[in-house]
Amino acid sequence: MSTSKKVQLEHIYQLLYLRFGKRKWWPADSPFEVVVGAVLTQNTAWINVEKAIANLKHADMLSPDKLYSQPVSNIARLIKPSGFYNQKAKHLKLMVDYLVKNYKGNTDAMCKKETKALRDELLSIKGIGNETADSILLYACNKPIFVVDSYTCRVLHRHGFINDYAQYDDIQQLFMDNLQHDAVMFNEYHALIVELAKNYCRTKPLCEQCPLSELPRYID
DNA sequence: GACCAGGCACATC
DNA sequence: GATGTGCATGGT
Repeated sequence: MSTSKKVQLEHIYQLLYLRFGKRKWWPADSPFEVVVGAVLTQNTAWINVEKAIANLKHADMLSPDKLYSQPVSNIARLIKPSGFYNQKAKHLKLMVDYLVKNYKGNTDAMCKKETKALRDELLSIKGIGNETADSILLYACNKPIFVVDSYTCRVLHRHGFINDYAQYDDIQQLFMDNLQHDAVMFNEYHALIVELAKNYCRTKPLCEQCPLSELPRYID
């Protein structure tokens, strides 16, 4: 059973890598920019996150110290294109407060913390949920943790790899239990699934041409 | 004009 | 513990 999952998950990765190649994620100039992007991208198209980040850069606000000293209202104004801006401005501020107070605003210092402990810390911040925390761990800190998102659920479910009741932790365990804990590979794998879903999981006709459709299926 | 986008917190049952 | 709802802009 576990061999089967391992083989299939490795097979999918090879297939997607051959089809789409390196995805060059996360598109950011610094770990802190990843942190900001991870909050802003919540239920939001990346194109709109880019606009919000561009606004922050243009205002010279894309640093922990600068954001720390700003009122929430100013941050909200700048990140408006990413949607949910009042909520996200508060959450971003809480994240920055945490970073400044615990690590002097230094993401490298934050990333030195042991993975599980850091994950728990991040999850205790209001506005940081599973996916956001794991995105920060993987894409800002290069820690080997698998990021699950709605695309991952959609793709796995549509192809019969998970059942209706699979939760975030179940899906994350599926990957973590059956693959090498390799940050570079986890980075690529998640990005490849997103690319696959964007290309093949939006409509039914597209879905039928999905590169995964020929794979054997199983349901837990 | 409806629907979705690289979620999360909170209320309610 | 599961499900529903608010948050909000911008592209298709």
